Amino acid sequence: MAIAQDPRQNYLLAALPTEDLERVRKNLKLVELPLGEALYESGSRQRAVYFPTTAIVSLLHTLADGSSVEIAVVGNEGVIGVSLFMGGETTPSRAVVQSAGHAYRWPGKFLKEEFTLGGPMQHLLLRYTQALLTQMAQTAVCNRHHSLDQQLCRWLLLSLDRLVGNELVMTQELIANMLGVRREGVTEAAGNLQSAGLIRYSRGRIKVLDRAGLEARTCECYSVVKREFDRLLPAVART
Amino acid sequence: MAIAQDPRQNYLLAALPTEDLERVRKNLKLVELPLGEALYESGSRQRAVYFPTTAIVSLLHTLADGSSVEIAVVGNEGVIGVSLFMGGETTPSRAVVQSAGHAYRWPGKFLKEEFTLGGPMQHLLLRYTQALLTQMAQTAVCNRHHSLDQQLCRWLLLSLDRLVGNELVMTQELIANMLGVRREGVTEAAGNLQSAGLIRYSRGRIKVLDRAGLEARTCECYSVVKREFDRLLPAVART
DNA sequence: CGGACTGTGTGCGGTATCGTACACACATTT
DNA sequence: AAATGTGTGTACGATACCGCACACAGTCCG
Repeated sequence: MAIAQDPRQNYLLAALPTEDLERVRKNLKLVELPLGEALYESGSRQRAVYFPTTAIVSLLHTLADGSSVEIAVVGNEGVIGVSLFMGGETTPSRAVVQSAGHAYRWPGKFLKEEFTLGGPMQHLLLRYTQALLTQMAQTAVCNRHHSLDQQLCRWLLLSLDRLVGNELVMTQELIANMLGVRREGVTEAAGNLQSAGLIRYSRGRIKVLDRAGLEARTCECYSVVKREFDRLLPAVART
Repeated sequence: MAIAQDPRQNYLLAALPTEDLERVRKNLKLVELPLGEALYESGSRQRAVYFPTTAIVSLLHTLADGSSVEIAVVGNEGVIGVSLFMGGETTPSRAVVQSAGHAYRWPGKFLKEEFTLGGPMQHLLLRYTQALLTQMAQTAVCNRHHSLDQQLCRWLLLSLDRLVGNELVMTQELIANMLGVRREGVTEAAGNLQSAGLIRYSRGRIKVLDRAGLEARTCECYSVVKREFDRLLPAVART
């Protein structure tokens, strides 16, 4: 399982000109992100950003009563910890590993140095942040207007885009937390998708059988977000 | 009604050191924003940013079927058009004037010049953008978990914070569009607030009678957003 | 003064999701 | 093989909101 790791597995890092990447990579450290680990908690001071390669991380907004919603998902197309370069240092969100894997950790000190140079890295980070804005906005709309079935499709597709393979390890309970709905609701929605032959489900493993079917069933929110990511972060050599 | 206008009525501009403001203000132009005007449409190229002084602008995300939701509201604490300095040039959102008033228009060319200097203006714009991120995230959570009554309270308070006086000109129909619910739903929620003696309603005018009462009735989302704005954009001389 | 329009109130059945409770299936440990 | 725990399926009434239809009341205008 020891796959060779390279910073270029992350699209943002891969999009850097070689000389910039060489300068940056000296301070990158490969770390393993186990399922459920919190990269930062609400309000806590962040000390580094993370560029995922194989891990997927959810940004969650939690309420006082404990209920929560995922507001965005970050994989190897992005970076976790935008508040470090935006200047706020903290956010009211949490970042939780949704799918175990690896990421490159970059201490805030180096990030800020590089950011103030105003070069390609600054440019990429800001464009990524705008893509994140879009994802969050679309999530807000989706929460309001679309059925649980559709939202589940969207969520599966967003996760799938950030994974290798077509299987995700994820209980219905966890999905319910992400979507901010009851676990039973997810059971029903997932049952619908399974009856339709789009996925197969078994104790915390979801295998996607018909990706096109999911795309047909989901709301426009998925494609809006995807299109905006492609527009803002284009044409890096996506291996 | 011709009140003297000064860029410093906008908090971001007011927070600039004098020399920076002097440089910037040369290219600012005071414009009037009538109710309902769109500062930019979804996907259209933005040519300038706007610093409101007395106007309030809603950022709306619209779906293919025409239904929409407000994802953030911008008044004299902020700026409209963050995608210009974030690098994307466009966004899938629309910006619509929710309450008529004035704003300072700053052409994108000058904005970008100033931004690349990396000085106080860059710093302020980025911190404001982070505050915007928080507002959007909290909106997403609120859409999911809170009752229409609570959301209406939140919305009234957010608007109130950006206005002088305690009266807002706004039909229930428009509020419904902002919140992404039916007009009748707003009628009912507003009726509840009126029975409770918190507001008085009449044909497009809402007078807030008991602000503390609204704060007691709203969800935590209002205070989370407000606190984050105060933290990120502190200590400018708020007249 | 009458008409048209806009904004608001109200009532109805329909439905998606909630909250709660509980049964069952699979997996891992003893 | 039994025991325990975790993940999933199912059923129930409750409820918040929807979609629709329509009545009515201010306001503007000829």
